[in-house]
Amino acid sequence: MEIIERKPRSREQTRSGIVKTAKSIARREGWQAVSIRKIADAIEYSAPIVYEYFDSKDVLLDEIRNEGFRHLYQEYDRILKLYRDPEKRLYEISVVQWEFARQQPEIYQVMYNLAGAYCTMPVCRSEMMQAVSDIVCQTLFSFIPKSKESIKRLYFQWWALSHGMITLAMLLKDEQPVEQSEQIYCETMRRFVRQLS
Amino acid sequence: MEIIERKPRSREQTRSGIVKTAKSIARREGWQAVSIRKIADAIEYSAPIVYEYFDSKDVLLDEIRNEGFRHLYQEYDRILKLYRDPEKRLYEISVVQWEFARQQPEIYQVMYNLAGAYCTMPVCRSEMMQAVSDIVCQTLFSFIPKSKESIKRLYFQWWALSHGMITLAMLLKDEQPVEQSEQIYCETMRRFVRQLS
DNA sequence: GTCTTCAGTTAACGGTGTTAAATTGAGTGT
DNA sequence: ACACTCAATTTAACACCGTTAACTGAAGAC
Repeated sequence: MEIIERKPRSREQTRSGIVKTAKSIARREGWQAVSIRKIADAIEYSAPIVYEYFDSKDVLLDEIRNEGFRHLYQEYDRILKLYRDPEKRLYEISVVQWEFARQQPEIYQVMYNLAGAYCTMPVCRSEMMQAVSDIVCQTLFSFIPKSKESIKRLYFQWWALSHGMITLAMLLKDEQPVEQSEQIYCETMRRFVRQLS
Repeated sequence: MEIIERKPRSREQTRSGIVKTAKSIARREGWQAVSIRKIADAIEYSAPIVYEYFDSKDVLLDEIRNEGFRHLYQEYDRILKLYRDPEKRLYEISVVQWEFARQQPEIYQVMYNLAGAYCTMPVCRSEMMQAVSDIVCQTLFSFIPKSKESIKRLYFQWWALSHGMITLAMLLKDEQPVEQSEQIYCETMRRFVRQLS
C-alpha cells in the first residue's frame, strides 16, 4: 500500500533532526523528559539509529551545550566588532547573555546543568566555553588593563552576578514577573559596568 | 538458621535512615545516582517500604530541600541574635551561606535543582524558603529602611550575587581552587554589604 | 483451631540508556 | 532466475528506574 513512509533525508538532516527534537522536547517538557526513544519516534526511526550519530545521550547533550556556547561566542564577537567603548561592550554582552537565556532557556539549562538537565562532561572542559571566557576577559582587559589574576577575579564576579540573576529569575518567574527581573538585571549590570571605570 | 538479620528500629529511625541514605548516595555519586531501590538496599528493606514513609521520590527530595532551607533559617536566626550591626549581620549571613554550600553541596544542589538534581515542587512554594527570604529582607530593612519594593530588589541582588558565585565555584572547582573562589566571595560580599551604607 | 491483621515481600508495568542479534532489501555476479 | 553480499534498519534483550498490586507469613484474638 504505502510506498515510503519516511522521507529520504541526508545524514546531516537526520543528525540535526535529532538535535532539534531533543531541544524541542526539553523546551516543552523539561530535560528530564528527553529520552532516546522519544527522539527516535519524532524523527521516525528506531532508537538505535540515534547511536549512529551520537555515542551516548551524554554526547548529544554535550553537543547542544557547546552549540549554546558557540552561539554566545558569536554574539559576543559581533558586539566587539560593533562597539569600541569597553563600557558599552560589556553592558551589551551582559544584555545578550540575558536575552539568550530568556529565548532559549532549555539550552542555558543544559549548559549549566540546571532544572534537572544533566550532562556528565565537565562544563569547564568545553573549548567553546573557554573561548567565551577569553572574549569576556579580553573585554575586561580593554576596560582596565590589569594583571591576569585581577581580570580573572573580575570575570568571576561579572559572570556570577549575571548567571546568578538569570538562574534566580528562572526559578522565581512565577513569583516575580520576568519583566521586573529583567529591569533589575539591566540596572545591576549597568552599575557593575560603570563602577569598573 | 538466621534469627533476625535486620536490627529492629523505630519508625522515626527508619524514616531518617532513608533521608540520610539519600543524601549520602547523592554526596558520593551525585543525585542522578539516587534511586529508591538503592536507598532500600542500604536501609535493608525492600523498595516499597520507602513508599510507606514518602509518597514519591519527589516528596523525599522536597523534604531534603526543606531541611536545607530550615537549616539555613536557623543559622540566619542565630546570627541575628548574635550581632546588632546590620553590616556585620548581612556579611555573616553571606558567609554562612557559603559554608553551607561548601559543607553540604548535595543539599544545596537539591535546593536549587543543580547538577542533575531534580525536584518537581517549585522552590518558591517552599514555606521554609519564604522564611529564609523574610529573614534576609528583614536584615536588609534594618540596614536601610526603604520601601518593600526596594528591599525586594536589594534582596534579589544580594541573593543572585551569592548564589551565582556559589554555583560557579562549584562548576569551576577543577579549574579554580575553592580557596580562591572563597576569597573572592568573601571580598565581593563584603564590598556589597559596605556599599549599602 | 481458625480468623484477622499487618509488616514486609515478590512480581509486575511501563519506562529508561544501551547493545547484540536478526531482519530487510537492494544491488551484483553468474 | 537465482544466489550472494552488504549496508541500513529494526527487533529483542539487558539491567536499571519509579511505582503499585498482589501475595506471604507470622502474631494475636476469639
